[in-house]
Amino acid sequence: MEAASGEDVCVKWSETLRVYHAASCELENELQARHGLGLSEFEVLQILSRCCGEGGGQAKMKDIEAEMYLSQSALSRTVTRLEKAGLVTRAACEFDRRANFLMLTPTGQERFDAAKPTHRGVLVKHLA
Amino acid sequence: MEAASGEDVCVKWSETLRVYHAASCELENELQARHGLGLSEFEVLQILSRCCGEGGGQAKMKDIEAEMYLSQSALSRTVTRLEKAGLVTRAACEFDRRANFLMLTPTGQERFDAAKPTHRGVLVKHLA
DNA sequence: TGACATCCAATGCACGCGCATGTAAATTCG
DNA sequence: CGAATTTACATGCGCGTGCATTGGATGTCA
Repeated sequence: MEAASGEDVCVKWSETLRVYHAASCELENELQARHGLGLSEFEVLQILSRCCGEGGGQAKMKDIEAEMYLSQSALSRTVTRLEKAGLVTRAACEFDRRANFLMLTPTGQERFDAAKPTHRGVLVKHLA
Repeated sequence: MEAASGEDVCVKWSETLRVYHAASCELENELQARHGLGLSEFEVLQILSRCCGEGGGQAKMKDIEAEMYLSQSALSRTVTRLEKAGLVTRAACEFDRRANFLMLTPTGQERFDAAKPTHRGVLVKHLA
């Protein structure tokens, strides 16, 4: 039965690879072409948007890192890109000046809302 | 039902992300630590090994490219690394001198056979 | 046959990533 | 309190990837 389960995992893995690559490549391309966003940039916006409803979405770097499959350094640079693009602002935390709060700017919220259908469309196409 | 299917794909996608990242990171780390192989390098050896049984596994670059989720340039460099490591040899094709044949060296076959259990073990761990 | 399109593989280049390290702030403990 | 440890984030660095281009070989067609 070990051998049988071994066969299963290979098939399962190649299926996972197929779906993952197809979807993530098209996500990357579509988001970049239509909205000028990389996939991990979109994902940061998504977390920020979900994390704190409408008001003024804000979250700590560490919390975002915990929700993403991205190293601390990669997240830091991704946020830098988003900040330069004016989609996000960093704000020092009053009570722990090591930590940063991230906030969506209005423009950031707009761009995210605009990109959301593109994102969902690609997922439906590849996972439905 | 569109909305419902939309919800489904999000869950499905985050599940795919979770499994893919966990497995591919551990594959990368384990193969590197135990056998000095990157994941895409292992995958090339795997295709070569499967592609032509024992005799002297050989396949065209294009055929390998078609079986992998890797660009032509990335494959070219991956093969260069394998060649430098002595695990693979390039041989010009007699009938079409644009094409290259790839062949596993004995050392390459050995290294692949040694790494195979590591690879399968990680997959079982994450997909069983 | 000669001009042009197509195909295969290699390479220049820019980019995003992870690892290791640096800096500053907070926490722990003698 | 003060030194050592830990935590949060930024940054230097090397690496693997994809895109665009190049060079060489093949195919096509008038």
